[in-house]
Amino acid sequence: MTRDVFQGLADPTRREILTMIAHKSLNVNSVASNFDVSRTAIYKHLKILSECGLVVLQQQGRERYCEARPEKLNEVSDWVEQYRQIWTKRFDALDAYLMKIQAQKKTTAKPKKHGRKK
Amino acid sequence: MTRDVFQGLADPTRREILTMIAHKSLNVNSVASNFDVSRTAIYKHLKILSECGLVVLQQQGRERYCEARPEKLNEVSDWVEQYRQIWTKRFDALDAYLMKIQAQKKTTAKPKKHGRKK
DNA sequence: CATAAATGAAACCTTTTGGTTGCACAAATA
DNA sequence: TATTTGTGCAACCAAAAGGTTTCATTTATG
Repeated sequence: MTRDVFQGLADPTRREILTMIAHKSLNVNSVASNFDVSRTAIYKHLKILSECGLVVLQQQGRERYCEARPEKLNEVSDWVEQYRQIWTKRFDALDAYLMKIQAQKKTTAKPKKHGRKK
Repeated sequence: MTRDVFQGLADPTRREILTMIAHKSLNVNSVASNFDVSRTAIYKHLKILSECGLVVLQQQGRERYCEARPEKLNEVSDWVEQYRQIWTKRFDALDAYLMKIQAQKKTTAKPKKHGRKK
């Protein structure tokens, strides 16, 4: 199953897990021991994180090491960045509009009160 | 009620709404008309978005305009950025370790096969 | 070998999500 | 004034999320 990276980040426990294993890959039990919910609950979070590509689980003997995949976060920062561009363009358009108005004010004869442009 | 901005972004419909109103503020009905779910469903999404500060709803006559608040996205990019720093430092530490090993190799006498240091 | 450790997964439960329909109400309009 | 329009909100519902306990399985280890 594949899953949305935004959804993966939605849960605070999952974000904490990511921070934790960013420092150093840990096996499932080690990750779980840092939280006060059950190992199974943490395992489910890890599964979700791996389903959205933020984590890979590497078998090593009887343990499985959880390794962070921060490249996946690019999808998030890309979205935010693209969003900012839309937002910025919006103001560029407004600026352009205001400039145009300014230009018109200068080149147009000052109309009388109640005057009407052709 | 206040809400987590990551949770606000978790739903794809909500991200679409944000993109939509980034271009131009729209009233609730206009937003809803762009989706094929009910107006009430969109209203709920808008409520969630406003609860996490990504949107403000401005009353104007009988309409309510939905205005994007992209500053709130800083919380997201900040988190991602901070995360990348942790990740990067991790490799810096590894680099430092490898450099140290390299240095030791150079200064230590080449041991015999099966030889033991110290 | 017997046992402990690490994990995956099933079964189950409660709360949250995302959706619906229906109704009330204020603002605009014919 | 009567009616339409835009909206908020309650009640309800199904599915997903997040958690638990329990059990099976594989790998290390005394």
